[in-house]
Amino acid sequence: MKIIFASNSNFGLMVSEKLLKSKISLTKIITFPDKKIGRGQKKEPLPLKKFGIRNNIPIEEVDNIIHFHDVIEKEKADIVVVASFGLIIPKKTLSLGSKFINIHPSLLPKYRGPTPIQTSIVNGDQKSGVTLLFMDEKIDHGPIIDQRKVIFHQKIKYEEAEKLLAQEGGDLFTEKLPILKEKTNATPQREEEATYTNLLTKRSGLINWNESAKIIERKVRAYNPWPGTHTKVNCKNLKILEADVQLQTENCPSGVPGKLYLGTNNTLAVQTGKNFLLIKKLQLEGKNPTTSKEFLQGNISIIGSTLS
RNA sequence: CGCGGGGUGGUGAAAUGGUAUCAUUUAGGGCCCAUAACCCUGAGUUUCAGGUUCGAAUCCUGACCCCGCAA
Repeated sequence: MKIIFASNSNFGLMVSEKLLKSKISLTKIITFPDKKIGRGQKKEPLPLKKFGIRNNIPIEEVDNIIHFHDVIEKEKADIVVVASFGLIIPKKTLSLGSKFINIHPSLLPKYRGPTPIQTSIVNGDQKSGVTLLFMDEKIDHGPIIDQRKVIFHQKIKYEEAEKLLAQEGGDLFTEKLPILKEKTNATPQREEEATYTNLLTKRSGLINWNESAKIIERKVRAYNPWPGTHTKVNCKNLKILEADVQLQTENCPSGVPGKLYLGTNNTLAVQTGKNFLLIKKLQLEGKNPTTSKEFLQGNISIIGSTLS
C-alpha cells in the first residue's frame, strides 16, 4: 500500500517517527524545501527531510499547492496522511482518488485551525486529544474516523503536549490503517460545536501585564519555544521561560502591572492585573537562560523597575 | 557574507590602560533551642593565540564558543 506523508511541522515529524516505530512504511514524504534559517542565513533542511534521509524515505520538496497537486496526481497513493501541513488543499486535489487523512491535535470540532495545542493550554484544558479524519475542502472540517483523548496535567508545556498528542496520533493511525482501505465509517462533525484557533505571530508572545498571572503563566507554557513569552526591561528583550502564579494577599503591596518585586526564596515577582507572576527561568537578550535567582545575584538593582 | 549583543571564581554580575571587586557558592569557626537568618576567617576567576604598552579583563588582529533580532 502506498502511503504519502505530508507535513511541515515538528508535530508531523513526531508522528512520522511514531509510525516508523510501528513498522508502517511511508512511500514518500512531502515537505517544504530547505529554508534559510538561523544566524548567518545558512540553508538547512527541515527536520522532516532529515528524518526521511535518515530512514531512506524519498522526499518531495513542495512549497505550493500546484506542485503538490502534480505530485499527488503522479503518485496515485492509496492514502495521503496530512499533519499540520500548512497549505490548504483544494477540492481538485482531494478528488484525485487518494484517500486524504488528517491527523489533528485536538478533539474536533473543537480547536480547528493552526494552533490547537497552544490554544488548549492557554484555555487551561485538563484534557485534549487527537482526531483522525477524512479531509474535505474546508479546514479541519471532514468526517471523523476516530478520536483519542489525552490528559493534560496542571503544568503541561507545549512540547510535552505536542509529543503526547503526536504519539497518540501515530497510534491511532496505525490502529485504523487496516480499515482505511475499505469503506470506512466516519461521523460528520457537529458544526454548531466548532471553535477555531488563530495563527500565532511573534507579537502574540508579547506579555500584557494587565492580564491575570494565571493567564500569563499558561501562555508561558503554551508559547515556548515559539513565539516565546517576552517583555521589555530597560529597552532590552526579556524572555520568560518558566513561571508560577503567586496569590496576592490583601496586605501585600500592590503596584502597577509589570512592576518587579523580590519574591520569596529570592525569585523575581511581577505584579500583574491579578496576583503576582513568579518568574522562575528567564533569558535576557544576548545572554544564556538562567534561573531568576541566579539572575538576581548580579542584577538585584532591577527590583522596582517596571516591565513593559 | 542579513542586523546586533556577549565570553571575568562553580553560578550571576562590576571594573573602559594602573592593587581584579560584589553577590551567591564552598571550607572552617562563632552566635542560637534552632535555621536556608546573622557575625568572623579562608578558598576559588579574566575563552584561546598573537600584537601595542613600563603596564592589558580593558586597545588592535585572528580563532573558537554562546545568545537576541530577523527569516
